[in-house]
Amino acid sequence: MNCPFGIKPRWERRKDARPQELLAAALDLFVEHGYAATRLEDVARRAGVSKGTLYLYFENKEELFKAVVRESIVPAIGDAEEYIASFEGPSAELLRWVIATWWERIGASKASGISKLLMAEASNFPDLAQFYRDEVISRASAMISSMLERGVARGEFKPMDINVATQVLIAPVLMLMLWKHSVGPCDQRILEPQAYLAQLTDMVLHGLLTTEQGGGGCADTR
Amino acid sequence: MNCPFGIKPRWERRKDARPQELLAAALDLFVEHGYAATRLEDVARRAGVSKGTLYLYFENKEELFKAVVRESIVPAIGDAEEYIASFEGPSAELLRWVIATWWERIGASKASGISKLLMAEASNFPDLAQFYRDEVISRASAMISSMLERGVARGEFKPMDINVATQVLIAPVLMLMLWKHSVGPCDQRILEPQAYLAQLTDMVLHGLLTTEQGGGGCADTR
Amino acid sequence: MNCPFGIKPRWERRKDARPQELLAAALDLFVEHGYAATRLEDVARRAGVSKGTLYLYFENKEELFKAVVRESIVPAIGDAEEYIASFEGPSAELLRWVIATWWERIGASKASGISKLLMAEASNFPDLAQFYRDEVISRASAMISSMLERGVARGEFKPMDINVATQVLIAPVLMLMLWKHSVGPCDQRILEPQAYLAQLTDMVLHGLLTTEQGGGGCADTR
Amino acid sequence: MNCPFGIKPRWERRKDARPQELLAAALDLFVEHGYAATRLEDVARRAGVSKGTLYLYFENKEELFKAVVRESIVPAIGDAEEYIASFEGPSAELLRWVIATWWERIGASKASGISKLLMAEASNFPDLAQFYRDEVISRASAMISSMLERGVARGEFKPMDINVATQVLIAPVLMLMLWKHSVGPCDQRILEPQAYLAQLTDMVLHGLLTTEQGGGGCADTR
DNA sequence: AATGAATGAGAATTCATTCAT
DNA sequence: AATGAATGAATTCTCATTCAT
Repeated sequence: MNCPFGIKPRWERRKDARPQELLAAALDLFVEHGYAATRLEDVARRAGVSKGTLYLYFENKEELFKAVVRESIVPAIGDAEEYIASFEGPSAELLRWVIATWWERIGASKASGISKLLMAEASNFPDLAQFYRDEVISRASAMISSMLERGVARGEFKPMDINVATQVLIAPVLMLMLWKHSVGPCDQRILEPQAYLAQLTDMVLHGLLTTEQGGGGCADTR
Repeated sequence: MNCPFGIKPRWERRKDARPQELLAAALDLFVEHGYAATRLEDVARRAGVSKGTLYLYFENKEELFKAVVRESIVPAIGDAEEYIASFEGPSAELLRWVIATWWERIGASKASGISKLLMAEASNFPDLAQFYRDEVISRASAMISSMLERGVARGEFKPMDINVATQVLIAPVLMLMLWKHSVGPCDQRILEPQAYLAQLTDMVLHGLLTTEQGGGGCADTR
Repeated sequence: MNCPFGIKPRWERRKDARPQELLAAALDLFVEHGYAATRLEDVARRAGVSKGTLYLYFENKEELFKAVVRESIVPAIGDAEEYIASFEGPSAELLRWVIATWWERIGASKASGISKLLMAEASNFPDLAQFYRDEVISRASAMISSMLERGVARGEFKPMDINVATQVLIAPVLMLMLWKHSVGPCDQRILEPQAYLAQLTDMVLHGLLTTEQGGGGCADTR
Repeated sequence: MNCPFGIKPRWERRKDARPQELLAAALDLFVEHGYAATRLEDVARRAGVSKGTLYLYFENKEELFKAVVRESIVPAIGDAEEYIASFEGPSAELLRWVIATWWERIGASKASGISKLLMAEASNFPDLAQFYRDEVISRASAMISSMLERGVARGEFKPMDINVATQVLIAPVLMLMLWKHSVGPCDQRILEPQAYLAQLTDMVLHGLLTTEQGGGGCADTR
């Protein structure tokens, strides 16, 4: 341990990695079993530490969960906000990017299980629901709205009720995440998320755009 | 009874009404909180009885839940099976009836919460999941399939892969139920189930029908 | 029911038999499962009545048990007391009768299970233990003692410490009852109660008698 | 620790001692009250810990009980097996040792209460009965049988039906344990276990031996 | 007399959280 | 920093007893 040659002893290597490992373990188990049914002991065990260690990094179960959300979902929103703020191209392209990237980072990953979990357990854990509304839903909505407003401001999108349009965009993505974690495991034959989202984007753009510059896919959904 | 001094008896004999009252209370709470988070004591209290009384009627939590499913969902499948077996009109009309009626009896009622609950907790309660697969999912699938086969046999529907088509029909209805109990409570603005289903039916029929006899916008669901 | 011809309607036939039926059912179940593990509901069911009816005849579980003891064991003691009081023959013969009859009426019957039960559960139910000591053990001991005293008084038995001799006589009978309900059910090969008791009586008599008038069996225990 | 103000810690770390303390407490209470009537909370309290702590060491009540049996009874069988296997002297001496040692280690200790308990409650807890048959009764029987077979093989004991002889040896020891925990507490005057067993051994040996080498009253049990 | 629905205290077990080491 | 032993509130289920009918 007092290694004079500056070689890091094995046990120290993990020092900073600990919280990450715990968050990863927690994400896995929360997604697999839900919030209430996930035992902190199992989280600790999966991360290879003891139950007590978990409490060194997270005040309690609720804070652990919040940390998981903050690590697995919130950054994607921040990145999207930045991308939108600095993007200079056509809004149609931006919208495509936002939706595709959202799916890649959240929908396709385990993080989407968090959304499903919250839908299932929100009523049992009002504090968690509140937190999720505050830090995820409203920020994500604001992000989408700002993107739409940009399109309208630049004359690329038709004038619209931004709030409603935001919901309309979010709904199918949410649904897809729900699907993936509820029916999906039983039956993968039906929905092809990527294709579904591409099609959705096209449909929306055909509706949103003032001219046909965003086009591409034929929006005959059937 | 007829006690002139208004003294309340410790309990009131309800006999035959009890099971129904208990099932109703259980349905409410299961839908509201999920399976694991529903306390039997609360179910009893909501039905106006004590913990012990519940056990007079249902062996344990699992059996109570099964009874709720058997009362709130299974009969609708049986009725649909009968309707299909005795129906003599065009298959397009039959399909409209099945979908519309399913929504009325299950989707629009609290019973739809049961489906959502199972999707959320199936992995934590394998026995319940098995039960639901056996008594609900397979029967409902068989019912839908038989309806499609009828249409094909009568030359009204195009030949098709019945299993896939069954899934395609079930999926949106399931999704709608999920939605209602997850996102719906937060935001009712977006999805109008009845309209959505009418549209879905029309779209499917345009795909299924060999000729255009199934009509277009005449979504007289009854 | 107001049968004018004096024919007893069927349901009334059992009127007086009820307590007996309940006691019989209780004896069976107490012996089979022990005191604590016997459910009053099962007793009632076995007697073909409802739980509530049981409480019409017996104040509570403890009183039911006492009644079982009073019906199945205590009378045998009374009868023996009477027999002893009125018996005029030789004390050796009396002793043989008492031991043989005790086995017939108690040891060989289910009632012996009550003794075993009490030995197992006495410490958990001090009131029951007290009751049993008062109404069974001391009376039976007194009965045996009086018989021995009679023999001594009539010069048939040697003078002795009556209390010790009483214990010495009771112990093997008790042991036999214990055996029957503990090891016996697993293995009937070894002990032949009747023969064992006959031998015991002979051995005791050879020790007790002032002369060899009581003899018979060779007391070589092997 | 070393707290100068004498404040007691909420609990004290005992680690390795805990299981033993819990087993000791459990043995006490099981013997005193029986299996069903022993409350785990009381076991914990007697060991000076809380309910939950018990579950750190034993999965449930049944496993706790099995552990008690495995600790308090099973090793004595193993030791006897070893002793028999390595013993080189006359079989009569071996038999004396086995019986005397059995009484010392099991019969005279609280462990004998476990046998009594099982006889009383076996029918209510079939799993426990099975376990006891498998891990205690059959092993002990085999041990006794092997000892008898050794005597026969070496020409020291007469040929015999080993199974019956095994039962004949076990029965009185069992009985003595039963006695100790049922009648014994009420009345210690009668049976003197050590003397009784010495006598038993002698009687058996007189029957078993081919010659008189096993001696008469020299009941030097060690 | 008879019923059986209803009660509620009590026992086993689980798990988030604390804290001495 | 890390551990893991210890805690105790909470939950499911049981059963002796009560009481309106």
